[in-house]
Amino acid sequence: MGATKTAHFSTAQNDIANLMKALAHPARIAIIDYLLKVDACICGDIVNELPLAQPTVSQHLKELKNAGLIKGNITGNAICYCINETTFIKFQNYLALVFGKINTKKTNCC
Amino acid sequence: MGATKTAHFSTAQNDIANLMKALAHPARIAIIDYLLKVDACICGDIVNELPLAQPTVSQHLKELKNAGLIKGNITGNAICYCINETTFIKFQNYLALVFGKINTKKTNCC
DNA sequence: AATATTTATCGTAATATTGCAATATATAAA
DNA sequence: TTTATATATTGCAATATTACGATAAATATT
Repeated sequence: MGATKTAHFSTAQNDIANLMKALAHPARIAIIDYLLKVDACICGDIVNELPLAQPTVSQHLKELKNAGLIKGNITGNAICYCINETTFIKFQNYLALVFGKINTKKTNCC
Repeated sequence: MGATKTAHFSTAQNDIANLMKALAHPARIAIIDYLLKVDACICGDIVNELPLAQPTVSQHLKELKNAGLIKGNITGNAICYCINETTFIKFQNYLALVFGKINTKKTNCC
């Protein structure tokens, strides 16, 4: 065993869990933070910003890209990464549901 | 290797990554969904709701509890779990920052 | 007290993630 | 064309996660 029983949960539950998983590492949070801070495409200095080797950063970028959280464009011999707003908005919509329910919750037993 | 280089990132980055990690599994998303749906403490039927064995569910509940996302109270020979709103609000505050930046972003190069 | 019920913990196997050195790939610059 | 620069991929070792059977712990019921 050890593999997540993905098939037994709903598509929505798996989708959200996958987005959470993509962000479940401080390096990937740091990448998102940085991309938001510079508010523009950056081209390669992510490696310099992070305390990790280039292949490791490349791998984290790939995971964020696979999850649809960032986009990458080839510009010459560099690659330009930036935030993929569409996915973040989809994420925000789910979270709005969750937080909406939390804010209107009446019972508070524990 | 294989261990996350936690020490090289900020406390905020690690905190958020840990919350994401706690929710990075469909079973744990399903538990949160269920606790929100019933909008009350429930006492043991989470196991019946999930397609997983009791020890596995217990383990997922423990992770959510360790992350501070749920609370558990002993009531007789059962344990009453419910949402811990405080942590969700803290989580919401970080996400509000992120989504705020995304919504006010001007550049859109990719 | 003996038994049932509920949840947690232990032990362990299967799988996934993290990290990096070495190397590949691909464009830019000389 | 050769060399430099930037990013991706491969391969592998270390560690973490997931899942569950077996069992423990603790209260409820009889």
